[in-house]
Amino acid sequence: MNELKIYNSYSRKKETFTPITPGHVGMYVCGPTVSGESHLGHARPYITFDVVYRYLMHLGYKVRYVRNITDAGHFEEEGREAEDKISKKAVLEKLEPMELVQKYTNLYHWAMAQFNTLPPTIEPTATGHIIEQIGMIEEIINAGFAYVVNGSVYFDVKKYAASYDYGKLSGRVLDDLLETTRELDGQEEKRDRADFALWKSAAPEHIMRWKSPWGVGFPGWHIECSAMATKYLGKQFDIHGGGMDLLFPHHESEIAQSTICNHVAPVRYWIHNNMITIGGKKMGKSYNNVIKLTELFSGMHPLLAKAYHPMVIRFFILQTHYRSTLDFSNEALQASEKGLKRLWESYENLGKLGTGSQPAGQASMEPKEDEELDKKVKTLVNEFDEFINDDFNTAKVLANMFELVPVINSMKDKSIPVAALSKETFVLLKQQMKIYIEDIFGLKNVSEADNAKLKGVMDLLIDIRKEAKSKKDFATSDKIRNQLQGLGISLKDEKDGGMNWTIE
RNA sequence: GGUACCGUGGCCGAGUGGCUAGGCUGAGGUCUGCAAAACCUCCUACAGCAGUUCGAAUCUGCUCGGUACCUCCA
Repeated sequence: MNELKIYNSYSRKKETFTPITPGHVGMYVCGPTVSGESHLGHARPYITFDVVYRYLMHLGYKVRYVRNITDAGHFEEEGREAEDKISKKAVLEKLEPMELVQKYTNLYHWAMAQFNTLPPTIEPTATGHIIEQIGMIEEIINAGFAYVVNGSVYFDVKKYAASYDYGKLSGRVLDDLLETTRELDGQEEKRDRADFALWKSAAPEHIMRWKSPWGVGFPGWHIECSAMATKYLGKQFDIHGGGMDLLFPHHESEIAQSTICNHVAPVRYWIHNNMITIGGKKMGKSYNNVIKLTELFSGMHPLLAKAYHPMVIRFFILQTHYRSTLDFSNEALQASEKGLKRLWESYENLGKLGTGSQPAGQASMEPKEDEELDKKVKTLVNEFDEFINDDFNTAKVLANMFELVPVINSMKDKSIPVAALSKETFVLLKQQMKIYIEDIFGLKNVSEADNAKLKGVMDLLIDIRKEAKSKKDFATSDKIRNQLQGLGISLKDEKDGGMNWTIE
């Protein structure tokens, strides 16, 4: 049996996955900051970890998947007058912070549903866990690894590094961090520049504020994940995921905080997805090159040649290994669009094929099995498991599927008899294609053709066209096809005289 | 400046000592009343230089180019 291997950012190696509690998996993924609209870059981790989640469930694990909503906001720049991102924008838009947060949370949930990602089992909010965060900070202070200055609390990195390996996850050297030449306001509050905030005292104009033992303020950025992961997954859990850009300082700090509170390293397997780039540059707010998801789905953006269906985006992301950068371009997306269409149509063709047995009257035809083809198909299908077990290599699984497409389409066209495959292989093919395409990859049909009335009308038009064709009345048959094409419906003749249609 | 990573055919992207991804595009063909689709065939690449090896896109060194993180970031 193949076992699942995961590239662990912490050890920088592929490791065999073994859960802490047999049969169960605890997984935490850093969720969005809902102070603005999600963009294409955000789609990557959520789709990547959706596949991880789906695959773990497919393997039979009971998975607790925790993905937070960061709604407490963070200061724009550490040390500067607490300029909470959310409160700042709330003033501009004349909205209640809670209203703003709700708006973007709803939009995010909507986009996730478009992508057909499964909801996490727990989706905790930072504002809903202020008490847990304060509790954790108190523990860190009591343990002697944090200090209070003017109502703010900072984590003492140098002290931590004396006994623990700070920087291991991100490959950082503490001495380098201490020497960073960057000047930051309010830096003088910290003992060392590598220290990070656990709690920040809030300036009077700051809207989001909570009482704490150190005065009115708000939590530091890293503590929410530590607090919520500990609460719902325990002191040590299996998988923590997020974008590579969170490696430092976010995840590094998370490890430090949790280790002090829980006396154990929090995470067994750290998984980090790479970035989506555009023209080779990371897509991100700071680069001003983001394409929002609503823009992507509607095509309303100067960089977009057209609108792209959420499933096309999902497929596009799955065609690359999650640890490689993925470069956005209209060309690349359109290539994915066509590829997905081809794969999906072939998959539907497969669904319509009967089992390998021959029709009764043709027994004399002696259906002969093509051993070579049978073996090829069996190998290609069996490799699905092998490839996904190799650090979730969805790109290779898809490549194999595309090698199966001509075989399936030929069976449909009857240029290869279905009986060329052994019944066993045919059943395996059908079953695994379904499991991988729908259950694990979470792909769905792009066209919205599931409408009984439309289907009835189409059947009628097809009937008329067939009649016209049989009378060689091509003017009528072409008229039907051309006018449908004008409406975005393509009608295709099939070899056996049947007709097939798809909505563009 | 520090630390990583990357450079694959027209484009996107797997792979990582010998076999050869895959998608899109392009060319030719089969099929078809015509289309479209489908099917078949072709286009054989790994930044450059040097080295290790029987053999390197894959290992080592250097050069060039690019990116990310070090600050909010998925």
